[in-house]
Amino acid sequence: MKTTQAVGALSALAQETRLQIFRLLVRKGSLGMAAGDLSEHFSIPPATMSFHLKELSSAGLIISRRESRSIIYSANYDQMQELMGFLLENCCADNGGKCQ
Amino acid sequence: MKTTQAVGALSALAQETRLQIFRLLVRKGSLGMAAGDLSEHFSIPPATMSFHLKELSSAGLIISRRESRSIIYSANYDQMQELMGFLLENCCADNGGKCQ
DNA sequence: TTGATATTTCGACTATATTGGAAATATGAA
DNA sequence: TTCATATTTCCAATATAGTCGAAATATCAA
Repeated sequence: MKTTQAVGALSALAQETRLQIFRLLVRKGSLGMAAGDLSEHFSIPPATMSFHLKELSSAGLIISRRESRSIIYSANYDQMQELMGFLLENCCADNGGKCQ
Repeated sequence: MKTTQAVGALSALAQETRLQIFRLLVRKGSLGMAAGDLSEHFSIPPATMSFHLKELSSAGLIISRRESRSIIYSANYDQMQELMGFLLENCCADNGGKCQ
């Protein structure tokens, strides 16, 4: 993972509504949730929800699949794991590996 | 950890310069690094660096200590761990714990 | 087809974040 | 003291992000 990609993922999560959407999708697992249901669940207009889903999606944090007329979004755990690994990379390397 | 606090931490990291500062401090461990050295290392004016350090600091991601005329910043691993735990909380709970 | 439903794109407005020079504050050394 | 060094605060300019109504697009059912 490169810095630019990590900044993208962190920016996507650094917003109240989007963080809540993401955490709900993390709960839902592979079941995911339709854009409209998310819109209703958070009482957010479809246009606004669409904007947020696009942000999370471009950051690679969620993926989407079509099911009839609905679009189902679900969390992308791989991207999440990569992000976390990136944040703690080389932890304490310049202090002989000692974190305390 | 509450959503507001998590958004604060994520916002602090969601910026190219600050992410690089944080990752460097993660490497440095408890040794940390002086504000002025960080400023020089990234070729960023002291005022700008101070702004970024304050952001990371208010988010609880870094801590500071004074050593003579310098202020030494270092990563706060506890806050980082908490943030990560928060992001993956209740993972797949609504899908019987199955992530696939 | 036509109409109903689900979602996205467009565009204009408002709000928030970033930058850095100049001045202020804090520490230590002569 | 007085001066040099280290950092922060102030402030104004610039840049980026978030909101959502209206219109456009996609799917399905009759």
